[in-house]
Amino acid sequence: MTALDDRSTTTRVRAPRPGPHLRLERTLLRGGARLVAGMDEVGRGSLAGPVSVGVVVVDAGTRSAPQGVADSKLLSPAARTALLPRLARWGLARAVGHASAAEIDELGIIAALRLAGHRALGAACATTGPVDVVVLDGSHDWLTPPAQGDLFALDAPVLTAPRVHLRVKADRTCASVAAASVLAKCERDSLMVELAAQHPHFRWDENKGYASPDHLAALRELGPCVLHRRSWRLTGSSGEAALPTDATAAARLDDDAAAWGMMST
DNA sequence: TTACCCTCTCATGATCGGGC
DNA sequence: GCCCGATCATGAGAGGGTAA
Repeated sequence: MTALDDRSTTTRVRAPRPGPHLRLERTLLRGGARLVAGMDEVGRGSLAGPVSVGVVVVDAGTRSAPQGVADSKLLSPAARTALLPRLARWGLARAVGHASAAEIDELGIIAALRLAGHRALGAACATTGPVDVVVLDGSHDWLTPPAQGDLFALDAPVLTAPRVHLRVKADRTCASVAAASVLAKCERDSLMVELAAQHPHFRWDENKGYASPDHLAALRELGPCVLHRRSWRLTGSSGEAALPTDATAAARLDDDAAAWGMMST
């Protein structure tokens, strides 16, 4: 078999993955910023549960990130959990903010991300004072409110808007963003496991609210519950008919939403 | 089209245990 | 001690979602 030959002739060496570092953060600090925050989102593509945003604040005195810190997608659940105690001592402050499925339906996913981001930033800045620059993953600034935005009539703690620095793949190159992604991922996964106890048929303890085959099958059979993002095409088909309107579930909406803690540090 | 989120599947390398 | 197969962990890519 050729595969055997391949194994003997090609010593497959994985390219060393350059880990995240503080170069960008230190460049921004040298440019006059006193505090820099790395921010990352998780749960955007989920069908149920909140969208969550993690933030980690660093300054010129912050040492390199704990060994093993990387984009949360590149770490196993066990590796992410193992990092938490060290991340809890790294940086000046850290927090995770959430926006509920009901808020995603009401505001849209980008505004909900903004809400969660400002909740996280508000919690972190309660310790450090206002940050000067936020490093965001990607090429789209979802944190800065639109000019006419009225979003913050909601309960997000409003701060002086920090300058936003965009960086594609920041969660793989910037230590503060990578750390924020790990914190947010762990926090949201833990939250979904707790919520799975209330709605066990959707198996959120395993799929975390994402479109796994089990989750989709339960959705088709039972319809969405109050923690699903009802404004989305939850079954993947075009038919809204696939989603029965459940008056009983709607009546539970307020209770469930009220039961949520939307911010943690 | 491109950016992000994720799960799932597949290919590959590392490790472990049984048989010789 | 060596070989081989089974199992596990990991990374890449495909494909589901939304927004600009």
